[in-house]
Parts: sequence; C-alpha cells; structure tokens
Amino acid sequence: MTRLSGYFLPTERQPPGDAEAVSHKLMVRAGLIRQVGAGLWTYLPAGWRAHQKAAQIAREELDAIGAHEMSMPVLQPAEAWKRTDRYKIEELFKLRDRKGAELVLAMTHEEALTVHVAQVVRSYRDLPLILYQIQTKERDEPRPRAGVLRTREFVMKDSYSFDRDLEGLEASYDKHAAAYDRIFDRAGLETYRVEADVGMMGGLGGHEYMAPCAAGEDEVAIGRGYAANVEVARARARPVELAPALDAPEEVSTPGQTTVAQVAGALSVAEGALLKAFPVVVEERGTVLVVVRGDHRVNEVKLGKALGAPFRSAHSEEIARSIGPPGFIGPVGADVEILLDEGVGEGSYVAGANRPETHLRGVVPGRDFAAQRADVRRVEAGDLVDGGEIRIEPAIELAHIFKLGTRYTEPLAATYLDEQGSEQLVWMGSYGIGPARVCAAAIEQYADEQGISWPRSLAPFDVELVGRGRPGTDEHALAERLYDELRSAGLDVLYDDRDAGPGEKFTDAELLGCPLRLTVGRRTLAAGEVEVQVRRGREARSAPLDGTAEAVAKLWRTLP
RNA sequence: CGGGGCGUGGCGCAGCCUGGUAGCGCGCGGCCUUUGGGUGGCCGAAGUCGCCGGUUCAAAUCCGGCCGCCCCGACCA
Repeated sequence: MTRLSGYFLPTERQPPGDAEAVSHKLMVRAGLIRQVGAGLWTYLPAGWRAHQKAAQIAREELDAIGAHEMSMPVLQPAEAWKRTDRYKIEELFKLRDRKGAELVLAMTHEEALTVHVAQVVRSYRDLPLILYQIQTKERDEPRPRAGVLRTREFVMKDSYSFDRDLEGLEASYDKHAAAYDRIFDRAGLETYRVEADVGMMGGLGGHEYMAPCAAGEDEVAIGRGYAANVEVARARARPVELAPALDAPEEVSTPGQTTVAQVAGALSVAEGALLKAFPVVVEERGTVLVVVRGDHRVNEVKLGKALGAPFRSAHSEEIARSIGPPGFIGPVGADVEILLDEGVGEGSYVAGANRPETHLRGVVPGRDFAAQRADVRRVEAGDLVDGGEIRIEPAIELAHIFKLGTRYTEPLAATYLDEQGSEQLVWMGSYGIGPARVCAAAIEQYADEQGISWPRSLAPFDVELVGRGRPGTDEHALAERLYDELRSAGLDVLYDDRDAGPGEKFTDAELLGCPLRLTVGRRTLAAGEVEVQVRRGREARSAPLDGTAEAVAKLWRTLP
C-alpha cells in the first residue's frame, strides 16, 4: 500500500548547495537519500526500494550459479586481519571493546569467511563452494564524495569462491563473470568489463565492471573489442613526427624553458618529439629516471609494477644532486638507472642536457644512452589497440572480481586433503558489487532535465498513478479502483493521492522517475482511456479503461 | 595529507568588508481561491546566525582556537 499522502518521500525543488554529481543532486531532490555525515547516508523508503531491487537482481543471479547466501558480522576481532597482514590498512576502522580487545569494522569479508572455511572444509569432497552475503561494509575513506558514489559505509554483495586448484578457481571466476554480465544486463545499464589493477586485495588478477558516466572516478580505455581501466591499459602510441637525425646530440640553449610545451614551442617541434624525464626514488634501489615521450604521461600503477617496488617521485634537491638541474634533466649522461617507456619509438629526440638552461637535440635512445624498456605510460585517446583507436571515458566502478589464489587461505590455513591424502591450500576468489553504485550509475546514465529515469528493473515503483479530483468525485473513485487493479496485476504502484495541483504531481513523478506514469482525471472519463506517460523519452501513450491493468503490465514489460 | 571554499528557520541564499531591530525566495500551518504542468490572495508559525573563547557599551559581523561539510588533488577491494 503506497499512497503518497502517507509516504515518506521528501522531494526538494533545489538540490543541496554543495552537490555536484547528477546522481547526488537527484537522489536527494527525489527524496531517496538524506545525509547523516560525510560519506554516511540514510536511504529513505523509495531509495531503499531501488537499492533492494539492485540487490535482489544480484541475489537471483548468484543463486542461479549455485551460490548460497549467508551473513557475517561487521564487527570482528582484529586477529585474522593481523594474520593476513591487512590490519595495517589505513581505511580499516579499528576499535577496542571495554576489555581492551582489538576489533575492526570489516571492509570486506575474506578473513571472516576463510576462517570458517578453514574450520569446516576437510576434504576435496567439500569443494567447490560459492558463498555470499549482501551486507554492510565500513571503510575510513580519505575522501567520501558525490553522494552515494563513495561512502564510508555501504552495502556490498560480496561473494567468495573456494576451489581445490587454479583450474577450479578459473571455473568459479567464469561463473561469476557470466552472472555479473547478466546482472548488469538486467539492471539496464551500459557497462564494460575491463581488466583491472588488483590493488590491496592482492592475488592473480581481476576485472572491474565499469559504467561510463560523467560522475565516474575511474577512467576506462575503450576500443573495438577492448576495454581496460586506464590504470592498466596498454595500447600502441600514435606516431609522432620527429626531427631529422644528427650524428651526435647537439646542445641548444633553452633559457627558462622547463616545460615540454615551452621547449617544443621554442624549437618548433611536436611535444612528442621530446623525451620527458620523471625521476623517482625506489625503495632499496635509489633513483631511477623514467623517460616517456614528451606528449605522454607516466602511469604510476604501471610504473609500480614495472619497478616491482614502492616508489615516490624525487624531490628537487635529490634531482639536483643525483641527475641535474630540475627542468633540464635528461637521460644522456645521467648517472642513474634509466627506464625507457615502450611508447618511445626509434628516432631522434630532444631531451634535457643535465646542464642549466640547456637541452640536447638529436638524442637517439640506445645510441646516446642505455636503458631498460617497460610499458609505463598512461594510454591516451587515439592510441591504437588491434588497429582501432581507443577513447577514454570516466566511469563508475560497479563491481570488481578477483582471483585471489591462496592470498588469504595460506595465512589463515584453509586447507583440504586431496585424493592422495596430502594437504593442499584452498584456492579462493572474491567478487563484489555495490548496489548503491548500480542505482547511482542508472541515474547518471539516464537522467534528463526533469529528473531520474529509472530502468524498470531498478525503479522504486513500476508505475506512479497520478490521481486528479477530490474524494467523492467520479475520477477519484476511478483512480482508487485502478490503484487496486494495478496492484492485483502484480505491479508496484505509487499512488499520488495527495490534495495537490497537477503541476506539482507531474513534476514530482518525473523527478522520481518511475518508468510509467498514469493520470486519471476528468479527461480520463471523457476520453474513455487512461493517459500513460513512458518516463524514458516522456512519450505519451494511452490504455483502455477496460483492462487497464493488463494493458499497463504488458506495456511495462516492453520497457528498457 | 596538500590546495580552495562553505557553515545564518526544513531547502536554496543575502546580510559580514564598514559592529547597533536577523532578512529574501521556496517550503510549512490556517482561511479563501484554483484543479491537466509547481494557481493567486490574506494571515501566521518557525532561526542558540556550527561550537568555545577574546575585543567592545554592543558581535551573525572583528580576532583566536576548535568542530562539521563540500570541491580539486593525493589516496582508494
């Protein structure tokens, strides 16, 4: 029974003054969420309905691959987190109970579940297993943002697979990938599965499911048959016009010209005809000079992998001491390890001379300096993958799936006995979806001037019924009757029975964004049919007065 | 953590520079009006001006400290 007159749906004409993202503004304006603190949000009834629809889609598809739902506590003893070496993570909330015992608020549940599996699983006969929950996660985010997109507390559908070996893990992983494809297809979103960085989870690799939209915090490189997070994307650089070769590097005076743009301008060459030097200090290794093409940027995730150790950019005193005057450094004659990006093609480049106010031209990698090669640059729009150009779009990370391998089962001693009776480590995967982000992404992707336009699978209600006319009138009686009939036909109906003007009701309905809006008033009686608006596109339709509910239910099933 | 900004009825904002009665729009309550795109009118309720301290006869306003929130960056399963 959802009559708007008695519902808790506080719509606002104006968005919060500090909101930027479309989904943030609209979720607040439409009465779906309210803020409690930084990164802490209450879901009001309609918002929670949408969230629950996203969660339910995930639940159904997980159940369909043989996963079993369960529930674990958020508040946990710190001990297992110490064993997996994750107690040190800054985002992990840590606290003590009255006895002084160390506890954490779980940011994910690998530890808790693996402890159980370690206790319960004895034999290869107990595997494989896929277990999941839909439950709260806590993370002390350095910067919560954009409404519900990045919060300190949020719900996650987190599932975990346990297999006897890598082959089993691959199979469980593939099941999840297929289930996730179905989930996002059902959610009505445009998404890409992309190669991803594994970050703090560790393990053998993973994929993210990304939904392109303006508010996204990540960037995705998308090409024909290719999609990857920019953090890990690899592509072939578009060629650049280089200066003619010289027999040997030649000094040119470049007073005060410390940026690629300045030097390229002064020498009338393309920025890509320069070599850009990026000095870093690598733990237990010292300074390394990373060199990329002048029009390229260093990708720190890729660089970290190439270096195989933590690093930071060098301070200017360190640069001056170990390489040359900042702004004029280059690989030629630099007495440090040099890492040359693979995007630097053969030919003759301009580079810093390691002398004040001076650059060199005619620098040929390999001839004039020796370097290790690695792919450490950020891909750029227009780079080529399989002959096709890529584009780069901002996107929301909706889900992340990981092949964890034995990253957690080893420290937590989750083992089983194989057919030969020998003890083996369990192979593990973990898989997360954020229903809140699914909802926010849907809003971001489909909102228009009037407000939200939900995919039918996520909408808090299938139909909003706008009643005109006061109690006692024929049109009011008709609206009441249709409300009952629509619900009997299996539709979720929000009935706007408020004593309010038509403009207010229509505006609120379009702000909330249910896929269909029905209007019942005097015109309905006169015309003998009910006016129906399809929210996506705001297209006007009609339904007969006889059998309205069936006609509306049928129409609903055809919607995106 | 670095940079920038904001905190004044439920929401959005002005007032602060130059100290002296706390204001506007929307919303809210009552009456009338209107009833297919936020109708119009009259009346009314509602604010410790984020908190603490200081200066002053007097502080929303000036000074100091703290807290909260937002944005950019860093960071981020």
